[in-house]
Amino acid sequence: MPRPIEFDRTKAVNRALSLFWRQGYQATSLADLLAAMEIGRSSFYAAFTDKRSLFIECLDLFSSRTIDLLHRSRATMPPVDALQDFFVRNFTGTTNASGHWGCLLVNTVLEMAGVDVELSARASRHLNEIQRVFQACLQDAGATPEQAEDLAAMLMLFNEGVRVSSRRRLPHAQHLHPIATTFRLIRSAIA
Amino acid sequence: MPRPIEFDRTKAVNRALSLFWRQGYQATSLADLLAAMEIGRSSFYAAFTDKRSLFIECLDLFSSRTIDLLHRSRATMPPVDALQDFFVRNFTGTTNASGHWGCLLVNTVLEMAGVDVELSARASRHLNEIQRVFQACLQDAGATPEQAEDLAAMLMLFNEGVRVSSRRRLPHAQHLHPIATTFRLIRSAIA
DNA sequence: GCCGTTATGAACCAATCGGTCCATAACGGC
DNA sequence: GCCGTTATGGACCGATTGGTTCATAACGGC
Repeated sequence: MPRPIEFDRTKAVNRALSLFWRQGYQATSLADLLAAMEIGRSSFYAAFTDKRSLFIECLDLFSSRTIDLLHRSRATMPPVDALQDFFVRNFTGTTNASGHWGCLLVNTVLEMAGVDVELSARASRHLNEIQRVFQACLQDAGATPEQAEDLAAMLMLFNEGVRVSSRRRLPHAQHLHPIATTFRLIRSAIA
Repeated sequence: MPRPIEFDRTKAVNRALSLFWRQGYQATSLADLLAAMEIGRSSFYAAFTDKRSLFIECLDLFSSRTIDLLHRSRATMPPVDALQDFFVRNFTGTTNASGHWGCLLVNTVLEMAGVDVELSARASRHLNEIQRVFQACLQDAGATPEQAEDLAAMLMLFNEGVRVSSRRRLPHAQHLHPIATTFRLIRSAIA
């Protein structure tokens, strides 16, 4: 009965990404993955080598998507608005269940920090790339390079906090209000 | 050969806490625990019921210790200094290896959010307790109750960020500078 | 010095983990 | 319509997982 159809690779990767995002790397078993991706073991190992390799692919995919999202926002609204939108979007999209999943990169940094240093470091590097986009936005908004670097670092710290907080199932206001406060401060700092 | 000596329970719990703190719940196997606690399987299950039960005990212990720490600082220095000290201490203690382990509560919220909701929620509740201490400190410092509540929420968001960031093995300055910036803002807000 | 209590080490357990292997069947080239 | 290629499902693998069972030996009460 082998070989009914060739499976859709990108669809499968997206399903895997969802699982890893929700449950983390360790808690996602091969059985979970195969069920969600709707493929068999052989196809899995033929196409993705490894559970770990697939995870890395998901990590990189997630990162590039996040950065694309930031770039697109930045092209359609004032730079600081784009940044604030990036923070708020996680909570306003009620239909988007991923609001409660935080950020795959932040999740991975924490989960793998004492377990698989390479994976943790890779996620950390992706966060650095995102921080550089923050910095570029702030410079667009008129901040000096040093100011932009400072504020971007602070914003990344805040970002990490928001992504943790978004997994705590607290009332939305408890997230949104501090975000508003923070961006009020940032706007006044670069004015 | 059984029964050489009765083991030191609190010492064993501390060893377990260290392991869970560094590696997380799932990555810490029973074998790891037994080796670190220097006890046998039977003693383990007789004294702690479960891996999960022991973890809960560690979670609660960590929380109460953290709160104690905050209370003691609060008794020996001005309230906002005590808060800032709480954030900085993680990075200045170079001898204390735990600086790179973040916060067990934050780690657990993230690791277990999509895996064991009870554990994640328990850690989250402990974070709420800590946030209330933040709030009390800020009120001590002269903030109005509403101001204190706002700033405490923002500070908890920042706290979560710092604990994530501390697991990324970045140069210390990259952590400390945003903390200093944030507390400058807080001080000016309640002045 | 005997004895019931109790904490221990070691053997054992089923279940699950990630990963490999192989016979099989659908496909494209001819 | 035959055939080599290739992707598939399912059986199989050793290792490790968290947890149980039980014989054994040290201890305190007497």
